Amino acid sequence: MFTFDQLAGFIAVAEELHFGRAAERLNMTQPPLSRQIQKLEKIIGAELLERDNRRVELTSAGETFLEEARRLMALAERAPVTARRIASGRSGVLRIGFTAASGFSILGPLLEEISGIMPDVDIDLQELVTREQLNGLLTGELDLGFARPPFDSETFDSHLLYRESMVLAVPSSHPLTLLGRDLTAEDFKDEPLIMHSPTQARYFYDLVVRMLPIQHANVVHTVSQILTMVSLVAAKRGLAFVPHSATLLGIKGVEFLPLEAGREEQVELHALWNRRITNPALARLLRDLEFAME
Amino acid sequence: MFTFDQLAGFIAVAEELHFGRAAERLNMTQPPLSRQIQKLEKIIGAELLERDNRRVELTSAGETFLEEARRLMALAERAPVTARRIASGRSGVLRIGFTAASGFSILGPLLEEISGIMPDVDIDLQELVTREQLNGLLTGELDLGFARPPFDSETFDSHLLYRESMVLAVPSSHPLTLLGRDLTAEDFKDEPLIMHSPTQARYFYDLVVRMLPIQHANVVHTVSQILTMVSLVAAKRGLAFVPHSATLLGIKGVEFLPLEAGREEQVELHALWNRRITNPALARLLRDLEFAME
DNA sequence: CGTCATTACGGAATGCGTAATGATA
DNA sequence: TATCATTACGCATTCCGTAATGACG
Repeated sequence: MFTFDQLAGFIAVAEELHFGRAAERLNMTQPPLSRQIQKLEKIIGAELLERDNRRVELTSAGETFLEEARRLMALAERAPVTARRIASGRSGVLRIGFTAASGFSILGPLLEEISGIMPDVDIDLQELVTREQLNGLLTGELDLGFARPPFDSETFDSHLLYRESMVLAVPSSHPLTLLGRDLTAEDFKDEPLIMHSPTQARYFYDLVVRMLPIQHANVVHTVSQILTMVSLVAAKRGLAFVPHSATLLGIKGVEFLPLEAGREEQVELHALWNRRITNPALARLLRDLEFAME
Repeated sequence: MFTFDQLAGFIAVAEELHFGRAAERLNMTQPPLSRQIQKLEKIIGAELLERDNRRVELTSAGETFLEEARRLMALAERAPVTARRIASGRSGVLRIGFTAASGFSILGPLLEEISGIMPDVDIDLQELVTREQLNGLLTGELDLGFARPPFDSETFDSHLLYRESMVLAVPSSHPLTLLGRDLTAEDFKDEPLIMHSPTQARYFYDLVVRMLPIQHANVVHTVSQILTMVSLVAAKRGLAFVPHSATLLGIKGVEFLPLEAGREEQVELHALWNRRITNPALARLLRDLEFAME
């Protein structure tokens, strides 16, 4: 195989059509340049330059090889630049997972901020429940997640984005909407309830159970996504405990009422990522957003 | 500047993710390979591989540099070949891609014409679906393609070779062959269908869907090549919509029946090429064949 | 005889392979 | 202790620069 020096030498001679000037341009003397070209021609297996001792000319093979050589050199010069850009986090891909609920609150502004900070980074978005996000972060399919506790703080690092209170989602026409005060467990002890799945949405489940005495006999559905819950409430299948940001989902026929117990027990949304950061774009983002990294 | 040896070394390690096996593949020992990579990384100015003493992994910079490295190697290997061909008097190579269907209609006469015009040019033929052809034309692996729309007219220039109607391929013994008139959708509404792949053969798929009301429940196979379709028809797996030139495939046990809707919706075959013409043989061919070039 | 490419020759640098080292599970 | 990447060292090769040669107007 030929070398890049040989290519550069050939390009210089092809452009100057003069070994002396070409050598000067390359900061070397004629003899090695001459040998480079000979060697290159031998490797190629064809004459690239026709030279009697008075003048130098390109052969037709040389003309087309010149184009290829230029393309090779251009590619070879560009490749390290892009590699460096990616290593420094200035370009590349960032794969971000988010929960449906977070999509309606924090995601928009945050994406805007990200694309302001790192305009050359492509962002790949996926809607995933917390557990899928943790999985993706573990396997490296995801760089960053917007999810809720619990998660293993040994493998994941995180940054608290916000806390919000839990509210009660009820159908618009429901009598409870007329109460005009914070609700207590007493107020809906006989109402059908749509609960979180204790396995798929453990965070919400545990929190609600801790917050209020739940009549499990009243539970008519067990689901894992906030959006599904609110849709079921709109369909008058029951009441549901949802984070305040669910009000942003914009589903008709549902109202959200404050809970007395919800003032203290708040749910958290975290940005989280694998401590083993492999994507420089992520490292840069965390630094620029000033998310804690200990 | 880095060397091709370093690139080859990096590619081998990136593919094996193991210095020992990579070195074996390159017929060398580990230590120089290790040094090559270190040196390459130093030249690039970025880490390409992350390695603790137990495993080797690509960094994100390494991943994209791997692609560039492969492209460089491919280009470097091809360049001398074309130069040699030109030098040996055969004034060049034309690499032509064609679809299986076009192979049985236009390809033969066209090749004859080409070799009449430019007997000194070697012709390199490859059967490829349209998408692969576009790809090849982009990377420069192909000079000319015979393919069907759609393609980006900013990067590609083209010349319409012919239009033809769509016909229905049916097994020879099929009752529909006795009808003796143009068929309508009604005639085969309960027949099993072999359809084009909506991704691999989008042009045909879209056209058929536009042309006829398709019962998607009747679709028993989804394939990307006309030849495969006709073979499946011969095997009595169903009926298929194919361009008229498929009659030239000469497959036994298949008949081709006219479609009423096919008289209007016609499929096109184009000769197309990258506007950035680098192969002089292609330029000459296009001029001599009087294909429009604006 | 002046110009310019090529060959001759000596020294420096590069890069391989073998052997030794270091780190990790 | 076994595995696997890295460093240490000696030797062959490569490639530069200077000097000499050759070819052509």
